[in-house]
Amino acid sequence: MSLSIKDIARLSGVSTATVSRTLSHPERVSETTREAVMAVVDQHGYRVNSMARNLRRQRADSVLAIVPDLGNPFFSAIFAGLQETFSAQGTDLLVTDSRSALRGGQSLLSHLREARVDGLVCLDGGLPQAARAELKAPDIASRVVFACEWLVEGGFPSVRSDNRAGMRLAVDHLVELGHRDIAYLAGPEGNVLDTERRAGVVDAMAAHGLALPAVQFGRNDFSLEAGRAAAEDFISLPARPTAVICASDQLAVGFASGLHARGLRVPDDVSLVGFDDIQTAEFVIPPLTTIRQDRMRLGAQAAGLLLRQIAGAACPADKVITLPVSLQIRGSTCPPGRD
Amino acid sequence: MSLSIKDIARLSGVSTATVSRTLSHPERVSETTREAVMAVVDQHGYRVNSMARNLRRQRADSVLAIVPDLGNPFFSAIFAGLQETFSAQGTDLLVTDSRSALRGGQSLLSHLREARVDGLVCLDGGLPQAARAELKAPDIASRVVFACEWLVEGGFPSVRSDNRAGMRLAVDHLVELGHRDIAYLAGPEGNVLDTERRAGVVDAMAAHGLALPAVQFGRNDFSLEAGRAAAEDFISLPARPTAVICASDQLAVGFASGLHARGLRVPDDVSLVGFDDIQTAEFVIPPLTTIRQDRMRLGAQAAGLLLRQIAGAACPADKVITLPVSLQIRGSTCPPGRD
DNA sequence: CGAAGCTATGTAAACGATTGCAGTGCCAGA
DNA sequence: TCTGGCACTGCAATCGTTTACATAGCTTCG
Repeated sequence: MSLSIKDIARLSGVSTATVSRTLSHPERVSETTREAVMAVVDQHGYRVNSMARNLRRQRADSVLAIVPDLGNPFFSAIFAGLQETFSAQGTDLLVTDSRSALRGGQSLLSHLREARVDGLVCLDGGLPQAARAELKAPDIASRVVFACEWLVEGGFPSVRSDNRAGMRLAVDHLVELGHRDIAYLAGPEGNVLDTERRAGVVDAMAAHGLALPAVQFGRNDFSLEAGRAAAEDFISLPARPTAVICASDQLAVGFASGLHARGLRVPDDVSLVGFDDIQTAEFVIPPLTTIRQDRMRLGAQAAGLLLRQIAGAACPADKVITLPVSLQIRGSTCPPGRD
Repeated sequence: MSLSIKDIARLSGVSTATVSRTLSHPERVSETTREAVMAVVDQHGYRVNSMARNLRRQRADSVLAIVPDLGNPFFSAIFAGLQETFSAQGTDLLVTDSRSALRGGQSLLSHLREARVDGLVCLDGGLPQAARAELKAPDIASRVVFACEWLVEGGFPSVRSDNRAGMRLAVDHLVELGHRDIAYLAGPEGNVLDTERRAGVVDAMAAHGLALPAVQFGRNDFSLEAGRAAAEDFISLPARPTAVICASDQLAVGFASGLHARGLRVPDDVSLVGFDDIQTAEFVIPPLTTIRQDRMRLGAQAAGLLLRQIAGAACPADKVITLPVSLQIRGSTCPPGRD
């Protein structure tokens, strides 16, 4: 089949050790040997067999990213960030989602234990209890970082956006426009992002002497469908808030779609603020005012952190890198009571 | 560190061969031995080292997917389909994008040659010439399938949607509504999908005795931005078509956004048809009439095809699996001249 | 009873690299 | 001339499995 290091050694009249050194530590062989070996290597397009190398070196040069749902386009930007950093360091990126990873009672860690990957970047803060426990095994925990989401109970380094600060920006913006009656369209109950963002809204409102309306929306997931469904609830409200802050852009877009279907206009009847700044936010009608989080950068940072961990850099188990967010003012917000 | 098969062998008083057999071919060992070994295995949480196994077995149990741009959310559904099928077969999915894969003149095939992966599913029909040539090497070509896009010159099995039929549906729909003056908002020049879809539009129009307007739009990429930019061109057209068929949903959404910004209404002033049926299509305002392609299924089929290839099933190099598409009529199309 | 066949296990050779250690040749300095 | 040091290179063990082949014991049957 394809040539091995032995073939190259034979063809260039040296030992396999020398071939190996030529490829991995060129400075340790003489120039003439190096040139001779490289000539043979190039001529035959030889590439080291990474399985053999990795077995010997005891590492995999690849990491696994776990997301709640691979089909969710939200994660693609994060993947891009991860991939960029990893590939620059010669590390491969495997992906899976929690569902398939846990299918059939399979361990989340099979990849780690089987030495298929050197580390894990987890984008799912909602892992079942059993999976969490596994991750905390001492020889495992040091090779895991969380990104975007995280475990409430902590225990792992993580990279996340400044969710609270984001919501403060959102509230300040709406209050500045004159809104007083602001609702929060929630994400899935118990989700760390939802918890954090909700707290951010509540705090910021309180700072203005305001409170959230008692009624709850959402509580399903971050999806477009959930947003649309929430619009139904909203419409049947007796006293409708003049503005809604959504836990995600997808929710916001779905919500706007639901409102539109029932004849309510954004922003004239309801001002809307999203969170994430997904690509479409700028292109929906009206363009969505939202809190921008830099998902690529988030991925890149998480990748960097994990690589350092793997390389052995001692990293406090609860190190948190918080990335700044910013307010993108677009067309979905305006002063209240324009009608 | 972690236990090896030798430890398990020692602890359960058998040879490594027996342990290996217990794990890989349980039917080949006696029940008593099997139970004894499994007890030790379970007790210590032993897992076979996949690097060693793969080295010995000469396969990687993983495949690489290459997309033009990992950050493009369009591909997430395809990943989900790929992953689902692969993981059910115990195969891992690595992802990368053409940019990083080709960075620094690196070979597209390094993964294949280095025995890191068993196969390649390529979602990029626009690979540079050098990369294409590499893929065609005899020992490589049999481990590659294309999905979604493909190489114009052929040479690889591929899975794709029925792009022509889709466009026929779109044209028929518009013509039925009464449109005669229909434009095509093109994707990137030379892209196989664009070529195919455009041909589909032209053919279908011809079948109705119609022709595309001479002027060209788009010719940039499939993105939201390109769609918005195209709206500018459209607006300055002397005789504006009453309907536009877009090469992708992203183009359509961007186009609608651009039209809206200039005061043109969809569908009242212009009817719009997209292609793909991305998730947001249903939620933009107005909801986008579009041609639905089942991206998850596309991924799943591609995965299945590749697995069969790897397993050695002889597959004609130009086998094409074409998936049906369907018309989703929503709010962005209506009879012309409503104004 | 002996040969043949079968089952269950062990022995040891791969798989394709990396790397500690030892050896070789050469040069400089005493 | 001898010795120590240096720059290269080779030998061989090792990483953790799988599996062809050999062996041993037990049935079965003529």
